[in-house]
Amino acid sequence: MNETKAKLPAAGRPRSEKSREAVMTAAMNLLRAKGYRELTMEGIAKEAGVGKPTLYRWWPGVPFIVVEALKHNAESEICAPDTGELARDVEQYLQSTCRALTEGSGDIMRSLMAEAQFVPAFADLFRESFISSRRQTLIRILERGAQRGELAKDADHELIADLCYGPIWYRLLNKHTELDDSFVRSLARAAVRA
Amino acid sequence: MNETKAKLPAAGRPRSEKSREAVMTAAMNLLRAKGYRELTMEGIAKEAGVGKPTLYRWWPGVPFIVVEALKHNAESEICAPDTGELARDVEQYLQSTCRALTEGSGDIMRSLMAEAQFVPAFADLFRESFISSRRQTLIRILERGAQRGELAKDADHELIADLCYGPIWYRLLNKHTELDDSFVRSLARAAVRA
Amino acid sequence: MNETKAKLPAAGRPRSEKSREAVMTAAMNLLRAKGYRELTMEGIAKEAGVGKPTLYRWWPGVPFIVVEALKHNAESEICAPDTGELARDVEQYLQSTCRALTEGSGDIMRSLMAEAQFVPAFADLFRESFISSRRQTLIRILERGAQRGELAKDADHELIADLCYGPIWYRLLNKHTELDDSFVRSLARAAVRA
Amino acid sequence: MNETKAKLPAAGRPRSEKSREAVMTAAMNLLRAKGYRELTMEGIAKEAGVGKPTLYRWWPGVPFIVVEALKHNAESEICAPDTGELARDVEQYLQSTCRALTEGSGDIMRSLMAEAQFVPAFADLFRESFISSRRQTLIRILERGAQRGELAKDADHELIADLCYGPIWYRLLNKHTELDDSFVRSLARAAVRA
DNA sequence: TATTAAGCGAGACGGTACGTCTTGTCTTGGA
DNA sequence: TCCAAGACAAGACGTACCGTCTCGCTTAATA
Repeated sequence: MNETKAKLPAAGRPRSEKSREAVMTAAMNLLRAKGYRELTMEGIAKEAGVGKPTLYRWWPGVPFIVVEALKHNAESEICAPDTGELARDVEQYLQSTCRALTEGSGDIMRSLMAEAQFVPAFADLFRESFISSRRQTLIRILERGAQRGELAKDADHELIADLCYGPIWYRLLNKHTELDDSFVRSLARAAVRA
Repeated sequence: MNETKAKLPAAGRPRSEKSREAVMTAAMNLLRAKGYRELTMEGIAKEAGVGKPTLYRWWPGVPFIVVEALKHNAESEICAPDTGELARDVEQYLQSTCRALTEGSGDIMRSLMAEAQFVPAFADLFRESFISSRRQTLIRILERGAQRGELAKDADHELIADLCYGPIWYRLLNKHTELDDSFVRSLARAAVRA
Repeated sequence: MNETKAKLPAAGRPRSEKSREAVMTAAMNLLRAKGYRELTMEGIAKEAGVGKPTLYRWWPGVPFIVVEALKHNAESEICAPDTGELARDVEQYLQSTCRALTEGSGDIMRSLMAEAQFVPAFADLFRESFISSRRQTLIRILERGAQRGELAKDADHELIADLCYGPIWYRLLNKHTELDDSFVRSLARAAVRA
Repeated sequence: MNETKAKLPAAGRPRSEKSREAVMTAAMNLLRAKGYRELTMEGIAKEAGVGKPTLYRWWPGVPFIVVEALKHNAESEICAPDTGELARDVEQYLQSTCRALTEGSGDIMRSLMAEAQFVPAFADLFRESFISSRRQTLIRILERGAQRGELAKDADHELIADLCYGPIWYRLLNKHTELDDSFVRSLARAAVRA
């Protein structure tokens, strides 16, 4: 009655964890050294000391590897604050999101968002991995605020989430203005007021 | 005192207008037939019956050709409404922007925005051609409203523009929700209130 | 004093006869269906429902399997005629050899001869399996004729064998002329006269 | 009415003679250094400092390059002797042929003959380049002898050519005996007598 | 009867070469 | 001087096999 056994006959040599790790490491190293645009399946394979077919066996392309590598490297999730005051919660959460983007992985995120426009299969993964989860967290913050009566009863939480993340991504992608603290503060205030 | 003439002694054969037109046409045809991702310098050259060096002489790459082709094909600019009421002006303007994106060139715009993330030189052209001009128009609408006293004196017009365009692009790129009329209405209201 | 027993303690599972048969069958099927060039260890393993290591355990490569499969499938050897007249014996024997090549396994033989040029270890097996044995048979025919006085005492049987088989293989490999009956007749006559 | 002009508009950049030479040289170097089996399109491209597409544009595969390289390198043709005596002419010609095979390009020839069995398109080139031309020369020798009455009037020159070259190739490919002088002498005598 | 060592299928692994594709530069001759 | 045509070096693409390896499961002779 072992379901795992039934589902996975585990025939054949098991996947090499060493190779997987080597690929993750190689991808991150190359990403830092050369940037996303220079990443190639061939380059990752060579850097990782891994055969190309092994790469293609487990990942359909470069961005899929990058997403997994990012998850693999992410020590901790950005956690949702809970100060008891909606505006402050939102501002703090957006603030930490923006800091992560400006100080760290902003360029990679821009590249992945761009790639998602070209590879529909990757668009799903990207949305699931980086967009939806953060929206969910923000929406949970909003719901907490709504329960406390800090938000109109008919407020559209989805819309508010778009009002928060939209301008951030818009600035990140267009680089017409910086993602500084005062911007985030205004943004959070405007979004909550809506 | 023709400066152009002074700089270019106009020696030799002048640029072939026929070739330029052929490239524009070929680019638009291929764009419609195969989509942005399939566009290549090679393909455009062949379709246009033009040599590759001619392409590279006049454009640095595919997206530059596409931008010029789009401008070349655009019959009319989206003009700023002036109803005398700020909220209505903003809503109408965003509405027509969104319609253009959903009904027509949305996919191309997504692709160009993506390309801009990879090619910095193109990012400038893209921002100049499609982002800044529309922001300017929107900001002019806002200024008219401010003069009429419909907006707080210390309102940050740049921020409001981001609040308008951010969520639109965010939805366009992520495709998590549609860009329908009711969304635009709520968006316009929220932005003006901010 | 069983040497085999001494060397191999015969511990463990004995070789699976079923697998061996499956490989032989698979090899012959693929050979007929796709031709020698398309034969791969991978393909044979899959067709036979056998693991690749099993293949490599018992055979060093594709041509070795093919030779064994051919032997396995060969119903009967071409037997040496004994009419009492040398010229007739030689002609009959060469005739049946050529028929076997033109009607049946000619293409496979060409392929194996070619493979033998690339894989020295296989060259030995090929010579032993298909070249030497037939030469021996022919030489035995010649010796019988010599004993009857139909051949000069100092005739070089090895040379005569080369004179017989050389042109046959030469035509088989180059395909510049057919291996028809009249050719074989002239060939046999010329060889015996030498 | 320039036919050449009509057929070849000579549009575009002409073929680079430098690249062609580099490929020929690289192929010969690798052939000498590693042997035919190790020759790859990739290796030749790298050694020659030439792009792979350039190779594929001009040659369908490795053996085609090798044939051209061999022709390119061949200083002088083996010329037909004309001593006035058929048997001596034949023996001398076969002798020089065998010397060329044993001392020089024997292994390459074996490999090319083998390759010809696998690649039909190459079989034609190989036959045309190395088999037919030498047969023609031999047959011309035979015809001269026939005119002098040294050969029966009904002698089949094609058959005699096969009797000469067949055993040589047979020994070359099977390596069961050496291609020494005495063998060639006996061979020439037997062939002429036939 | 229990042990145990080899054979087995499956299939992942590091490699290598394949033949194709696109890029951006170059080199022609004709306009 | 510009144009079309197209060859060029470079190098990534995704695939096919190679021969080796690591699994967990038979299987039959031996202890």
